[in-house]
Amino acid sequence: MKKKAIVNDTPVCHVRMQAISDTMSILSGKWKFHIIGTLIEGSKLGFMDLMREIDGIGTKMLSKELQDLEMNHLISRKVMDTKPITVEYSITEYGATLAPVINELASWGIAYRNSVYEGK
Amino acid sequence: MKKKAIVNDTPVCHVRMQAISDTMSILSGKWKFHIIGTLIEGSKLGFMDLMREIDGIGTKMLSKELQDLEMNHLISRKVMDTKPITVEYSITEYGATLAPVINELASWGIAYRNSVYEGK
DNA sequence: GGAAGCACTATCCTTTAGGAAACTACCTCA
DNA sequence: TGAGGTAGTTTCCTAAAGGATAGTGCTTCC
Repeated sequence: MKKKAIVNDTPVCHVRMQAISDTMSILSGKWKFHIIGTLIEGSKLGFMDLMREIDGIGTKMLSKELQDLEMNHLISRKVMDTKPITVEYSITEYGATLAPVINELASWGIAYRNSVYEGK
Repeated sequence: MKKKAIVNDTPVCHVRMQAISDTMSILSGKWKFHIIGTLIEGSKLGFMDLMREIDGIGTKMLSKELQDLEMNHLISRKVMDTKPITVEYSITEYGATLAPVINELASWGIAYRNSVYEGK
């Protein structure tokens, strides 16, 4: 007789696992947390502002990741009718609900770094 | 005169961003959250138990990810001297500190799914 | 009138992640 | 004695991620 899964075989647990996968797929890649974190800190930023804020990112990646985030309604893009067109990126109300997630990730990372220094 | 970054240019903010990168690099890949989540739920599991719990993972990935997690002291591996050797994987005290992070990710994912159903 | 800033897109290229399948090695039970 | 369970490793392969570079089109400043 074959053994079965025992731990994750409950509906609740499966839903939780699925939810984590959902979150991680929406926030996948090297840059999305940086972009969202930056937009939560400084509310309205242009493309070049973001380039300056996010160390190491290139135009291709920034452009692609912004599109992804906009499609998922986490950020909004507003073209201003200024002399040379400028664009304002900002976090949406919905995107702002990621703040607790980001805070947990950040404080865990800080604690991790400290524990490594202490020689854990 | 060149413009400078204004938002992320504070030490605090830089530390936070770095911390997020640290966390995400330790938990990178498709499977680490699943493994940790499973080990938090069901404390002591063997290799084959984990295979059954984590839907879709293969031996190569499981083996590699377990090694990564052990190196970072998030899980522990104990070889039992049973008749055919068995191995007990469990979460460490330190790994258990990830519970709040995982909870945030899960509950955000659940909320996201609900908001999509409601047609946000 | 050329440099420089805005906001991108497109192309090329390399690296990495991760899946499939086969294989090792040891033990037990029917 | 061979089927099935334990715990992996190794090899091969493909698809995706992401970096570098160049180019577009517009405007304003010096």
